[in-house]
Amino acid sequence: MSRRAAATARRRTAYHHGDLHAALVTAATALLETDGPLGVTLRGAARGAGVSQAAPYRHFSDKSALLAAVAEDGFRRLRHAIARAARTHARDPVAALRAMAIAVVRFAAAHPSHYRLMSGPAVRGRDHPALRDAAVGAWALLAGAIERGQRAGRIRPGDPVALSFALWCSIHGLAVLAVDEQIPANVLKVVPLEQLAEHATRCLLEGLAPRPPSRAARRARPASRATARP
Amino acid sequence: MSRRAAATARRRTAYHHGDLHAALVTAATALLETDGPLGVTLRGAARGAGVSQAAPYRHFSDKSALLAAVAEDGFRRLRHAIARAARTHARDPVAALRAMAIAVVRFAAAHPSHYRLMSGPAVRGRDHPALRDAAVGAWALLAGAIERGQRAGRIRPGDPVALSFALWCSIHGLAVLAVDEQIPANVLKVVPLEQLAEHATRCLLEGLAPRPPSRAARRARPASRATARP
DNA sequence: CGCTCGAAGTTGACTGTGTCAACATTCCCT
DNA sequence: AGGGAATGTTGACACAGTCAACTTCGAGCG
Repeated sequence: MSRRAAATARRRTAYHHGDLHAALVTAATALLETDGPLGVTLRGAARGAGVSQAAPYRHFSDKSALLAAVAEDGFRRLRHAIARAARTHARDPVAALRAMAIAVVRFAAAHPSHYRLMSGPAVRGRDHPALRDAAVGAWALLAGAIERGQRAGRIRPGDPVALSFALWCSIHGLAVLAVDEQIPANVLKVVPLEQLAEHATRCLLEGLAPRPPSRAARRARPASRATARP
Repeated sequence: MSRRAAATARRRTAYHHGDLHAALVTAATALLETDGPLGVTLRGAARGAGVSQAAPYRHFSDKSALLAAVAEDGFRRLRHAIARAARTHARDPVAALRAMAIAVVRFAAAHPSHYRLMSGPAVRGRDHPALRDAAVGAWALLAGAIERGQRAGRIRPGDPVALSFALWCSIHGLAVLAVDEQIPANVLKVVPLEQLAEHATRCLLEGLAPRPPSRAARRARPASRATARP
């Protein structure tokens, strides 16, 4: 399907489109950005690609397959944004993590519908393995940065996956709240979004910083399980 | 016929339902739990209430108005769950916060579709002020617990709203990831969900614990803005 | 006590959507 | 050159949200 599409992309007639697959993803993405998630429609994407209603079924088994492709594309872009942020602070792992968090939130704010689609019910990872791969590929960058921070002695020891997971929750939670317009006015009015990302990340990173257990920390967690074991 | 809402209805005949409003919310909730968010349909709810397709329009202006009512009900239940968790640790604010986080995640895991609806694109707070009130009412309990923790000297000083917001991001992020089945297998296989909630909360609470600034913290944030100002 | 009026419910219709089957056209390989 | 196989098209079906017009009920007024 797509192997041929790439090969014959240049060759198009009035009848055969040439690369409908990509054109549909583009059209659906445009619909998503302009009309929101509910505005994305198979027929609409077909119209946008100048093709008729049933044509998409030659390239996507389902509406959700199209949405999955759109979401996958979004994860690709998100990963690039995260990677770029990480590169700008190659020397300081903690600063890199902060920059990555801001990059995610910025991406979500810039493409709210897209981010919602990426993390929504429309596409389930189980049904679309490529989507899930794209998602974990994007978030795996966090674990890498955590690991670098540990080697530099800036982040406490422990399973990097578990530690990065806590950070992932924070960042994703903030992004989702922003995208769903659920951040209360008394918070957002005072502080811009990116600063919130910085704040949330800082709270967490200070929790992840290496240090002897304080009285409060020891009381919060009985000694035997005080290390970050999960 | 048999499922008459006994509470509000003083008068009920074969023609007039008695309390269609509540019956529709109940039916829609049932659809939501069994068939997922996409399975909720105005006609289906009407069928479930034993009433015909256009009847709901006498009680809800819109499909989204029905969904908002369902979501609002969910937030009411979520608030109760959080409050109950808080009460079981009235003495220890930090333990209370941990219990609240677990309660949220447990709620999300028990009613995934409902939680998704509550925090999704289907209902926008702007269009349904009652919904937004229910949401902030649920999450405001966090800020209260933070404040108690501060008075007890267990949590660093700072604007309770800002501090609880960081916690909110973490908890909501975890809940959303769980609901969307996006927690990678290598994380979930090793650690059950509730323990993840504990882990994420602990990471954050240790960041929020009061303590003299460590070297790492000072390096992460230049001195002038080291307080939790947002 | 009967009448009327508005609220609550019903029927029927319109548009738009996802999806499929049957048909048409074009590409590419032999 | 010719025959699949891939790609698009047309027409149709079921179902969704929504509205207009009609019907039925119950309560309040005389």
